[in-house]
Amino acid sequence: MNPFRQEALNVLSRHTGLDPEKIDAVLERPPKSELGDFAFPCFQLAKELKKAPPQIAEELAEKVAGELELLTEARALGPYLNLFVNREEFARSVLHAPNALADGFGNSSEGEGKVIAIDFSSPNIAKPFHVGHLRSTIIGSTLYRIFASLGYECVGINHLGDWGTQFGKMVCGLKHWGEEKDLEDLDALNALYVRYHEEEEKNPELADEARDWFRRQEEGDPEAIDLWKKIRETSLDYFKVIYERLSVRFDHYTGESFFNDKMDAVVDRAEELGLTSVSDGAVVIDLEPHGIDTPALLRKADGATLYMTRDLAAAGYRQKTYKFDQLLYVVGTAQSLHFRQLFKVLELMEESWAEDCSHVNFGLVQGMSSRKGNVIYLEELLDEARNRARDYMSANVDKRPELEDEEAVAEAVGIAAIFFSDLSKQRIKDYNFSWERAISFEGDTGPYLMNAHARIAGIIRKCGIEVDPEADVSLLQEPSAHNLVSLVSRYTEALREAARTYEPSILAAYLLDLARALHSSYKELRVKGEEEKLASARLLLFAVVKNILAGGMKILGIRPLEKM
RNA sequence: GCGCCAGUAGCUCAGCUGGAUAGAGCACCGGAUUUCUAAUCCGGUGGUCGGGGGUUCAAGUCCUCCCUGGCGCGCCA
Repeated sequence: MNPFRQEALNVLSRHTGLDPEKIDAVLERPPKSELGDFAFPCFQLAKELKKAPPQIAEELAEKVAGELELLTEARALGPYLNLFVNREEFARSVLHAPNALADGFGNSSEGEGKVIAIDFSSPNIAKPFHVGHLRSTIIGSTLYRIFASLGYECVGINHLGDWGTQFGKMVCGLKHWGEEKDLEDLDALNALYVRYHEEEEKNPELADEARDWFRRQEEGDPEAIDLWKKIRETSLDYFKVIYERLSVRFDHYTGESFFNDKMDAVVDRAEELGLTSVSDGAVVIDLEPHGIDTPALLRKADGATLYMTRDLAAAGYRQKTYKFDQLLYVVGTAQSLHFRQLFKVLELMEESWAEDCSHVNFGLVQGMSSRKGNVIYLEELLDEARNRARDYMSANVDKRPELEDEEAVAEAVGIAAIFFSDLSKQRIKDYNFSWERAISFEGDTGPYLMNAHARIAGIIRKCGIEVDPEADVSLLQEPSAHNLVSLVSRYTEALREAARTYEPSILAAYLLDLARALHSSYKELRVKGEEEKLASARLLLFAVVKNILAGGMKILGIRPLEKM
């Protein structure tokens, strides 16, 4: 805890008789920075003391006044006692931190020794990556970076949907209407898949044929396996191009197929524990006694395994292999039931770590039709974003610096807009996709953050002096400067809260606040042409803000550019 | 029908474990650039926090009922 807050707790504890822990729980931040740095609500004391809260606040203010060191003032404001930090000391403690200008300032090591495994993105092989697949990728990769910044060892897992009856359908389609070279063409494969479904409507017997292909695949039939391998390869090559463009990386591509030989053991174990029963020929686990109406299916009547079986095998494998402290499944909320079942079954199978698994769910993205009326493919969205960014840049060309690589900037701005529009909302909310919202450059957007960063870069480049890490920051007297310092000091808290709740939007909102504070103070806190010591103090403040912005933006998947 | 989730300004969203006059962005209106990026800033219009009841000194936040919307509900993933 920072020493300023600590002093507030101590002083208040002394005069109220309450434990510092108790005060810590109620001590809040005033809604506006003019109202001070800490606020102590006096309502609860009112009962015990039988006095009105404002009177208690008044009395506390008087008692506390003589005992402040790092705090400079205690002021009663209605029922609150508000405390103000000594701004000079505060600025020094924040801006003169040894690593204030270093990479990773504000990161922490609190997660050291702990492993967080994150299952995210996990697209289905042989299907194009459309905008609906994007959320898991964006949220999952961001959580990965959030936890990593807090010192956790992260394991990013792409649990590819590379096994299942959809392959039977695909192969069935290929056999009827496709040819050899289609195996290397994802568009062709997708068309075959679509065609299969159309034909199946007319001719339901195709479903049996498809099921049979998948069964052969599960039995290791050489032809079925060979076809599957080629399809998988083609899809994976395509996914990797996309991940590259999004700067998303995985530690493991252990898809569903990886667990083929590990599933019998899971079913056997469930049977040994007496959890299973046979219902209409299928092996199921009844979960009704545990408050879940729908049973978990481990084996179909034809003996084939299911999603649940593979997820059970995968969870066990992950625990054994990565020894995770937490396992996060970044998967849409539509699959909530599946994960409730999964976690309950793990518990019934006496896996002590079942409680370490969480479904990090997110809302549905709706209305993702392109202008042509089809689903929007991710490339289409990324290209459109880049094009709009480029148009924006050329329309405002006189206001911007010369860029070495216009295309790269346009691409970065486009991706920032897309990532941020997703990350700035709470995960749980559904939303209707709209081009305008997904690709917007003004206001609360990714490019707004980038702009704040680039503006500071401009100051550093042009102000004529060098950043001095030891600048006399006691000269930073303006409220707007103090506000910035205060925000900087809260970065780690934002990271921590985002991690605790698996909610990247908390970091996004924080960065927006910081960027807004920067933009608002920009005119007031001039550097260039000011008296040297003052200029130097402001420059250091901006440099540290830039450092925090850059770190936070990278976590959100946004490139902090020096010029844009 | 049952279950889970959501409902805050015209639109998109914030609102920490209940606490100060419910805040941003977009849109709209009016201003700001000889000076470090106007992808910006400053000001204005705009709110029965879905509805009723309850708990509390205090409810957008907790409980309950209802309304609306989304998703899910055994051999798909």
